[in-house]
Amino acid sequence: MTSVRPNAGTKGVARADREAQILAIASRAFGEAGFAATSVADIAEAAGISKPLIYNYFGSKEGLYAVCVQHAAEILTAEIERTAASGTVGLARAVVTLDGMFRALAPQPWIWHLVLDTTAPRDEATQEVLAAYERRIFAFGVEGVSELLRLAGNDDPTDTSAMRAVWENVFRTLVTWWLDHPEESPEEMTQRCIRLFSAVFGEIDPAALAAVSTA
Amino acid sequence: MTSVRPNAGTKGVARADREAQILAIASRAFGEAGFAATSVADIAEAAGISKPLIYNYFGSKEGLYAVCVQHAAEILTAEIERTAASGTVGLARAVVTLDGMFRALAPQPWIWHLVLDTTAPRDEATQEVLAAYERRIFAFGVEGVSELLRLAGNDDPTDTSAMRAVWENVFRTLVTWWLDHPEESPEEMTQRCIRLFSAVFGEIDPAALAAVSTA
DNA sequence: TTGATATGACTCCTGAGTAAGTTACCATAG
DNA sequence: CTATGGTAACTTACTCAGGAGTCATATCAA
Repeated sequence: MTSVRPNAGTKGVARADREAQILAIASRAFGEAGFAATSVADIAEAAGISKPLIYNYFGSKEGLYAVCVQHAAEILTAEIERTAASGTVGLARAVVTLDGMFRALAPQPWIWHLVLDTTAPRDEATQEVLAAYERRIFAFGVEGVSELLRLAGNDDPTDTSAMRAVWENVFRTLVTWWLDHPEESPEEMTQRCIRLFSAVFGEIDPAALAAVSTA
Repeated sequence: MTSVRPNAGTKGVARADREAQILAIASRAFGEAGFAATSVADIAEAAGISKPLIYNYFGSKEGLYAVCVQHAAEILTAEIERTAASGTVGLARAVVTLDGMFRALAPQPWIWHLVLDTTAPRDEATQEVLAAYERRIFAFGVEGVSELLRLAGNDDPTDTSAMRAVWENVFRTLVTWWLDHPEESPEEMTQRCIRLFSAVFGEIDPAALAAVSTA
């Protein structure tokens, strides 16, 4: 007799491969449109599979999202660790870190918004992963901000907290601005950041910028 | 016979009053939970009325939201115009503007997120209202940023664009940080901003800060 | 009686999640 | 070399909940 369900059955794709494929497609969809605006059916269609397979492998929409966020945080954290190993300090470290982010994000810019999106549901584990990522990426910021205020004779801890929030958002803004200008290469954007920081804080020691990529 | 629909009929509330009430309640709900997470039924219940009345008066959920956003933008823009009239310039103008925002937001902090939320649908008219608000609130930022870069010998227009994005987010971050610390009065927060700006840009002329509220 | 204010009880759609079954592959028994 | 059965990969066709929006009707004041 003829096939009643012609598309059923294995397509010869191993679970690990399929999971990786779904993860990549879902990350892009979630990152570009946001959690709420992305349906599981959309992702399934983009991957060329059916919805239940996603539920089989990831349990729920939220579970899939959590894996995407954790994966993105791992990529970005690994990049941070790499740049931190260069031992740069002070303002130059901010530049080196930004440079690393630009280069890590270039092939998959959408993961940036995954880590940033605040409207998405967050289970406890995801929350902790993200908190660790933020601690790591802004570790140097904490010291830099404290020192800046101390130099100005200010050691109020609440002032430091507010200033740190400002600094973190400057960092985020520079990355987001860059993502909004896709014609700009990571190298160009890094040079731009150097010019902007210099305009506010004065010249940066060129020797300290040795770890930065050049065009 | 007994009443089939005991709650129907007028409650003696004129349309204009009811609209104002719905607007206030919806603004708070949308601002605190976001557009997507707020249902029309929620708003109706909070207002003590039924859903169809909201549809009668505002046409749709999106229509209601648009009115909320426009109302919020009007309040904030009016505050900007008021502070702008003081004629302050430079960094002191930033402080004066922030001070005005803190005071305008104190009685209804939630409207801040209404203006900020990017996940909500925006018809053309709303878009234009918001754009006008942003132009107005950041007008002084454009000049300040250009001047800062020019002083550093930089007149690249793209650098100026990026720097303006950074500045606008510094402004937003300071307001948002304050909203996250509700125990802090507007006056205290303004003084904090003065300290933070001073630490980065040097002392601000006290005479220029005459328009600022004091504790 | 008319029109403004108001509501209960719907319809309809979207999107998460599931039940139950289908196909392909592979190991092992005969 | 073929049967048999177990398991992994995969799908169709649902259920179900929640929320936007509507219809017909009810009350009240002038």
